[in-house]
Amino acid sequence: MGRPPCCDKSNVKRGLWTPEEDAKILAYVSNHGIGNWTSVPKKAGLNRCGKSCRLRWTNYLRPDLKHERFAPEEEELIIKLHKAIGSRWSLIAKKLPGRTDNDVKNYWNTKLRKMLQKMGIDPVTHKPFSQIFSDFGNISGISNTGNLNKSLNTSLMSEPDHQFSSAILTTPEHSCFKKTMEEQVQEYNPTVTHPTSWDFLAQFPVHDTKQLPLFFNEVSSSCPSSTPSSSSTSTFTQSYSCQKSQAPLITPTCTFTCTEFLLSDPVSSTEFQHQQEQYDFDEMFSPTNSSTMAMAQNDVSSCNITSTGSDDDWYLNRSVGRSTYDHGTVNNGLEENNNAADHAAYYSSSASSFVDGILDKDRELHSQFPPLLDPSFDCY
DNA sequence: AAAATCTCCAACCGCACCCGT
DNA sequence: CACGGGTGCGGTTGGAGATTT
Repeated sequence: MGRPPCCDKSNVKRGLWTPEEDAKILAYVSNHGIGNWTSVPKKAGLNRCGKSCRLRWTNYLRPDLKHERFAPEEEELIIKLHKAIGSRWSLIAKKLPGRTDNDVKNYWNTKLRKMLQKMGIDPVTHKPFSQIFSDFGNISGISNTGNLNKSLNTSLMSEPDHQFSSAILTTPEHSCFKKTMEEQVQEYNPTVTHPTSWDFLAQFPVHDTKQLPLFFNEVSSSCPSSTPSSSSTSTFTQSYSCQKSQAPLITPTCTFTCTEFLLSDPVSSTEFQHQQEQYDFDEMFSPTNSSTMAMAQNDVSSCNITSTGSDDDWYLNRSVGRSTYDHGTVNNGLEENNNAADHAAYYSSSASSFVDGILDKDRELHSQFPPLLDPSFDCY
């Protein structure tokens, strides 16, 4: 089933490239240029998959690539762009001359994401953890937060990494970095004490089990390498999935992340206030982007959460189709509600605020990233 | 000094899109 | 329109080197 492999994996060399192999690629490209990578290994005398050759060239051998450390300005730009468009590494890389999407992705995963977490910023939503805690408390009815595990203090309450660009720290929009996470949480929700890690959330009583999987989906996406946590004490077992094939008749047409849906109040009229963080740039700035329905996506929404819990163990599994993460739909939050009429009324009532939100975000991004709005900006 | 652990990043994987046939 | 090959993309892995115990 599915697509056959591009080459016989058992007969091609894999792993690190040798200088000799690099030289062959360079020689081939200098003589023939780029094109039809499938035939490159044979023509260049390499026992490699064509795809591997292309990757080696685009990520490492291209003469226009930088190989030095990221500059503070680059760090700042990555963070800003990630905040605006999410993990569209190729798009972000296009704004960083000499950097590849792989470079940017690796730098984000190994450095910037951790920096933000240490500073109390959720790297997915770019919101202070405190705000998320507060919002989560609001929607789940969390009141008993006194049992937060102090042992978790180390993960997020540690000293800020002072290698982090001072330019970023002094950017007004990141001024929240100057506060510890504890301060932030106290500010947003005085009832919360010693918030330290996402893990601690698993200790909370679950008042609305329909919302829990969505929350953990986003947590999982914040921490891609989520592994069983021995410090958690969750006591739930729940499986959640939402796929296009299972979607209700009402096709959701707004695009925002699961977190943003979750963090909003699903029954109020303000649910779209936080949803515009991760729109597609191309859609965001398309001529039709002001139309609510222009946000409609055909992408498969396929989130799969599996939480198995004992007193000392939980794990999360997230399986998301390529575009799904960026186009998370409200299906995610309403999967178990099969009342199509409710859905229709729900979306109808929120349409105006949704449009307003889009327009507001549009203006915000216009002022924040004018260069990206230039016609020459190549989204795809 | 050795072992264990961590960090970083090159490379791989699989899926989706594009485009020619 | 359907199909298939080539390419782009984002998520994940493996292992070398660095750091800590």
